[in-house]
Amino acid sequence: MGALAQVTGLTVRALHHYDQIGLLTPSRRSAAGHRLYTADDVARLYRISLLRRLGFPLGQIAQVLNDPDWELRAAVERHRELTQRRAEIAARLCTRLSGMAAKLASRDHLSTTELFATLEEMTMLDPAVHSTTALLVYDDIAAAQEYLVRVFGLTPGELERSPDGQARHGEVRAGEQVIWLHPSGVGYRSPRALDAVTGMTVITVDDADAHHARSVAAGAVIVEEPVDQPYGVREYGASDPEGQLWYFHSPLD
Amino acid sequence: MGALAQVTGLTVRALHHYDQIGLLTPSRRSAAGHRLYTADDVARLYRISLLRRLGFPLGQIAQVLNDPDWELRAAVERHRELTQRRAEIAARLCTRLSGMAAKLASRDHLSTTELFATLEEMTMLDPAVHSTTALLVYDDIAAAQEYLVRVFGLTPGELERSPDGQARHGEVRAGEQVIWLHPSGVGYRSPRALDAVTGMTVITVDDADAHHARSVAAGAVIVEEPVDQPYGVREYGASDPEGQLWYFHSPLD
DNA sequence: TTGCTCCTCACGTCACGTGAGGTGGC
DNA sequence: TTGCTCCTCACGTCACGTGAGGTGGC
Repeated sequence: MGALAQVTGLTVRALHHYDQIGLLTPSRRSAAGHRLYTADDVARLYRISLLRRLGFPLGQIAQVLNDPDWELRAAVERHRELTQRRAEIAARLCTRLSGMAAKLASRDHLSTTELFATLEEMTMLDPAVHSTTALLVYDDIAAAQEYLVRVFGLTPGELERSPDGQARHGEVRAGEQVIWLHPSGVGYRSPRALDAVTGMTVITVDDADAHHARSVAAGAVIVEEPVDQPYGVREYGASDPEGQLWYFHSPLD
Repeated sequence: MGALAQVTGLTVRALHHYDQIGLLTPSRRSAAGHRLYTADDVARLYRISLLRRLGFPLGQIAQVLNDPDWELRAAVERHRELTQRRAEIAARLCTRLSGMAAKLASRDHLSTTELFATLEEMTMLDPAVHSTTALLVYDDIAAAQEYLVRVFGLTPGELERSPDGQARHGEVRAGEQVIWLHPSGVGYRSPRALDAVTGMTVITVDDADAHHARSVAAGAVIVEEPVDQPYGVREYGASDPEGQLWYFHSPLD
């Protein structure tokens, strides 16, 4: 039924395909042969399209739906690893292509041979830098992680404790960027102890005002209210409990 | 010929395919029908596999090879945009899946309904975060930029000066990551003034030892010699003229 | 009766992987 | 003569998109 397709954002053809491979067979057919989906069918389709939006292949979706308890965690983990590898490859390719585009654009009148020589050079020359990780110093890593996730909506990563129960390494993610939370030590201190920071983190979000409202509701300490900046973004700044500074902005227009 | 395939890292079947679609037809055939590639053919194949490694589709490769002057720059630019979109999507998916994996792992004994409710909640909640920028505080931005590019091999970005000639905003790039260089002010200071940092930057490189050698040759101040870390990387640390800390590491094995 | 939606084939996509079955050169 | 490589079909992959040609319900 087209109505069902519209609601879930799928096409009629996709439903036919799911029927064909036995992933979702409608429970009944009308006299004219039209597919009729029951409430249970719809619920199943809902889960299918949920997993589909996460990029799972249909085969795995079938397995997961047949035995969710058993399969779902493993499938998510497996799929995460695959996606991560793909993301890394794409990011690497992207870096390379940016470099090439810049180089090709900057030099006019290259002969064909020179064009390819440039490409070759940059392909061979591995772009040395693969990824970066930011590292912020905190006295209490576990509390910092909890705060960043709850108040700023960042994604939690791992939290590693030493045998005595002390958190010694934490991670949060902001989009693709990994941020490590590092315990303070000699030469690297929590901003609270220094009463100043030596760096900040700027994060691009969908809607700075909406994010600001969310942060305020969660108890964030705002150091700069949302304002249109001359460099084309709407931006606000917040300080976390140990004084690290965070700026969130979204493009104007 | 299998020999040619081996040299370029392609399979015999791939060569057959290129022949079939007319991308690379060997100039001659032996009496027995075996494909014989001339030096020109090999040169063409070389360019094909170069572009292939960059992720170009075969159709575009054919166009580019037929008219490199005209097509190459445009194709690289087009392809870069596509790759960037793909990388962003993959990265976003990756963030989402990491969050889910963490959440599913942390809670034992969820019913099937709860499992899916968790997934749904995290899918609906748009991860809002698109990209992040690190921001490091310096007294002398122009000098910092020059140093980071020369000594650590980072890619220079813009350097913006105010009307009186003072640098007020600088950028360097490490792979896809943009790092802003920000002048010191109230509440954010150069590490030199505080004698400590509140954050560091960790960069993954191909070969930490090679990068270390390069940095030393360029006059870097090493704060930690290359060493194998228990978390699976070989790593060294350096301090720049104003005391910001940089760590470079490469995966072990 | 006229649109509209539904139906069932069935080919196309992209870059090869993977046999099946057979032949010529070292 | 025995392996080894090469050859030519030709199906499969993944998740549908896209007509072709036809039918039942509002």
